[in-house]
Amino acid sequence: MDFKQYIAARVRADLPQEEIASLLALPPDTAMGDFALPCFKLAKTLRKAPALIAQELAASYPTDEIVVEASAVNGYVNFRIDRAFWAERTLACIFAERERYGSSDEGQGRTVCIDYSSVNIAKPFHIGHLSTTVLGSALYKLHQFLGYRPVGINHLGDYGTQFGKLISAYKRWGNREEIEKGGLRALNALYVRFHEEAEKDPSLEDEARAFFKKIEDRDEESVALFHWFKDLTLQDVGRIYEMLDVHFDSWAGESFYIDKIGPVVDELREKGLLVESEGAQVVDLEAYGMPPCIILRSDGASLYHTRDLAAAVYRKETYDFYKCLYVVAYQQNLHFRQLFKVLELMGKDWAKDLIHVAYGMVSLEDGSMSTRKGKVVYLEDVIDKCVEKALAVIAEKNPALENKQEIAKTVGVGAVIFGALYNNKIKDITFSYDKVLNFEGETSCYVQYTCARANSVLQKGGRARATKAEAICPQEFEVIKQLAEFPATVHDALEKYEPCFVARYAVDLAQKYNKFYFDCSILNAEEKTRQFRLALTEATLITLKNALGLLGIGVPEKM
RNA sequence: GUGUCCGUAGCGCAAUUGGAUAGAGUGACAGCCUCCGACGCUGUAGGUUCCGGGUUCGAUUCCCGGCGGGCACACCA
Repeated sequence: MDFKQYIAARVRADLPQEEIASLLALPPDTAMGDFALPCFKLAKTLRKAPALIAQELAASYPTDEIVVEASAVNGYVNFRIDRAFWAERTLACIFAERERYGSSDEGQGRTVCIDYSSVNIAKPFHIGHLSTTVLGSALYKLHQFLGYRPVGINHLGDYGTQFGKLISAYKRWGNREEIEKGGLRALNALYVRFHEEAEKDPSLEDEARAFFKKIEDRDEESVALFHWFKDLTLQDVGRIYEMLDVHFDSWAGESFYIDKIGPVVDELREKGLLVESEGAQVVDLEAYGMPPCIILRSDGASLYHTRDLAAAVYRKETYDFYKCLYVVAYQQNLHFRQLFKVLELMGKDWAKDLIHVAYGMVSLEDGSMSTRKGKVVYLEDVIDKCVEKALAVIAEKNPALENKQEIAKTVGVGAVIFGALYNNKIKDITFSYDKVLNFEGETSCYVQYTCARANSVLQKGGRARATKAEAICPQEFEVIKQLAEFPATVHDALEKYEPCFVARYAVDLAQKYNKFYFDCSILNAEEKTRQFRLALTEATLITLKNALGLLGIGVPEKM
């Protein structure tokens, strides 16, 4: 229940409820109260000193069985909620909703397109792709949880000169068995070699362009090679997506939009937006403080912008989205500002519904990555090492455990996902094995361990439970308050496109539960208390599972 | 150079959108398994929130100016 609204409605009849509710904050210390009303803004309208207002409001507030106390301190009114009431409401809600606890129907079935991961064909999945993939996937799950209809789109990078380079390299130095055996990494080795050789012999670049032209002209051999490379890539990334629990509804990539570019270019021309500049066709954006947006190169070829324009129009026509998110690194801030502005100038009123969800970049400790130079850390290697580490820890601490391999996978993969989602998305990340392989402290492993501990308690304590308690101790109350906070956290995470809110929430809840666990005996408590504490334990487990689930992280029963 | 984002404890980060005494983690040091899972818990030390102005009852948060860094800036994506 919404205590802010409840309090605001009763503060004073002549003060607008909405304003009071928005002013209500949380006191820095629960000893002071559960909600606080700062009276400084009211001082202006009421023409009285804040401290005096606080005293009057506290004195006149009608306390009841829900809000049991209102006291004035330094210009704040602190309200205290009845703990047993709060606990009963919260636990009952969690047990009624279970794996749906925290969800809502606020999305009203509205469609939200989410463009994420968007891998390039023929390039192995490396840690640079991790953020967009897990961020996008978490946003997908969040939207689903809150009643939207998400459409996950993997906008494949399956068009461009790089495929000419690849074919050139394959025909010069590659062979079928080698690629079939070595997969994407072998293919990428050819790509790296191409760039090395092209440094010495620039004519290779022309050869590559010629091969790309052959693909466009539907040359049988070139197209067959292109499809083979594409299939290899999809197989390879498919394995990764499965491990990460990531899914897509559409794989329409750049090549899909080639025949949809013409109409968009025509429309730009008809609307008088296209001008010639240095031989290229551009939309002038100087009035908006941006460099021109190039639509057609001087040789007539389309560009990234052109394809994205066509894709945006297609998505609007196909899905009639309420919003369309682009989960792409902040490197491309200007690109999206230009893209959205051009659509706006075209008169698309839905341009305002396009959102660039920008996130920070990943680099290595010794500098940035480079696929061309082969200087990359492959995601599959990272996952393998994390799973290995998890397996080693289990072997050491819980050797009798069954299904070691499967549990190690859940823990190891969780560590990879969690590491990418724990901080604000705008932060840059310097990748290091030391960090991802550390399973202590604020990590998914910590949360999973807390779940395993809760599971163990529940197994020994039996299924009976009670949502009511006569007296609630501070440690129990901290857990209750945190549990009650989950739906609001999920809402905020979606509103700000910040899955890290959910990740941090899970750690906070686990910390509060562990504090409670150490200070309060559950199984040896007096019967009524014992039943209540078992309920608290189960509610915590349900909520932690829901939180990690939204991030794509599983929770083993034991570990 | 222009635009944009960022700067918080030794380190990597939080801070409920402007609220009361800036918080956890990690690393360091000191403790806790003959009590429900020690992948855990408790305690100590660690801060001029980059600097200088301004707005405000109140600024880590908003505005202006510096300093430092990331990114982008015409035919790559």
